[in-house]
Amino acid sequence: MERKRDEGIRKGPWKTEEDEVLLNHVKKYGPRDWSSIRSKGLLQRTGKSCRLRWVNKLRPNLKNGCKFSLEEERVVIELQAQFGNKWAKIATYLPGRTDNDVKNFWSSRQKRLTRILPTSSPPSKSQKNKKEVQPYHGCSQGSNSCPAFEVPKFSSSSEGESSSRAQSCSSSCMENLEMIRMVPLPELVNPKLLNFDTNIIHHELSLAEKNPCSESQEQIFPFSQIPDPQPDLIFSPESQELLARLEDHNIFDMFGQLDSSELGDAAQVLPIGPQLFEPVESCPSYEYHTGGDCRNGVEEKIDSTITPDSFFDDFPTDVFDHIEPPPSPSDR
DNA sequence: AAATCATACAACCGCAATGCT
DNA sequence: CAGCATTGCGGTTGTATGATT
Repeated sequence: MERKRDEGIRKGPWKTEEDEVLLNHVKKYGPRDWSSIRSKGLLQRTGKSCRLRWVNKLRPNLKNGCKFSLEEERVVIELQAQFGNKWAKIATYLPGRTDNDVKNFWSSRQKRLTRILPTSSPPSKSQKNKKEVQPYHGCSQGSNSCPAFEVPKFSSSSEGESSSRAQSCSSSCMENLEMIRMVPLPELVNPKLLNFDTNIIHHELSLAEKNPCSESQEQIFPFSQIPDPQPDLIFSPESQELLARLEDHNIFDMFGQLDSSELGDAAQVLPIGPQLFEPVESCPSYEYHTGGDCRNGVEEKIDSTITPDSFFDDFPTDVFDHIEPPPSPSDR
């Protein structure tokens, strides 16, 4: 009946009573000695489980239930490019976010991107091999320079009237890209903001009880130092990702048999890059949630989800003179 | 209205790093 | 210094919920 200790370990969702016990423990002893919680018979959870619960749910000032804001998404994308899958490290730059949050955000984002760009290799698996290798070329290494990526400059007036809208989009997109790249994030955010000294646990615990995410995002989030792009000009994170993929030679896998090396110079000559990416508001867009609901309760959802068809729609038609099209794009 | 699908989130597991005796 | 315990991290899985068909 009472087989505790070894086999009576409780798993699964936490009850509020358990949370209270755990909180009491932390109030008394600080966030440590997790295994003693079980050895004292307070909870039938492993120390590991207790620690995880504290870190991910009970710790003060967590933004539980808040979607990632645009700024946060931007930070994650940039830092992931810089650090790889070092979620804990990335999380230190995002007050109120845990490594688990960042990890979950990233993986769901990767799934979304995989659906948008089905031909690209599954990121989650490939990440393993790529670890610590720059996930995309360009800005990752030292955000101040982008030596590997020559930004094609366009005169937005004459490149082809068939996609004038895309043209205007692309130029502003490129500006935004540059803005994004100019921001040296790691220097702008203090990683120690998430350092929960046990001395302040008591204070924070009391604060946390009246500290839902909606109230505190602006206060906690230290990105006021980051030059904030105009909201209507900002790149969606997906755009950035897509653009990042363009910088990667793998992107050309999209074009079927065409080898990326074959494309070589053409990749710079042909204006395919920027035209794929458009400001959120003014261009046809793929599904995108701003996650801005924490800030202002507004969640954008642009209903036209990108499809391979629409994806190619904004290409200048002469692009396809050089490219053998995928088997049957229209089927998809 | 029901079934299916996609997404977000919570939690577990294994391994590595670190600290303690 | 070795061995053990604890803590931390990243990958993965399970589940609840919402959206779509």
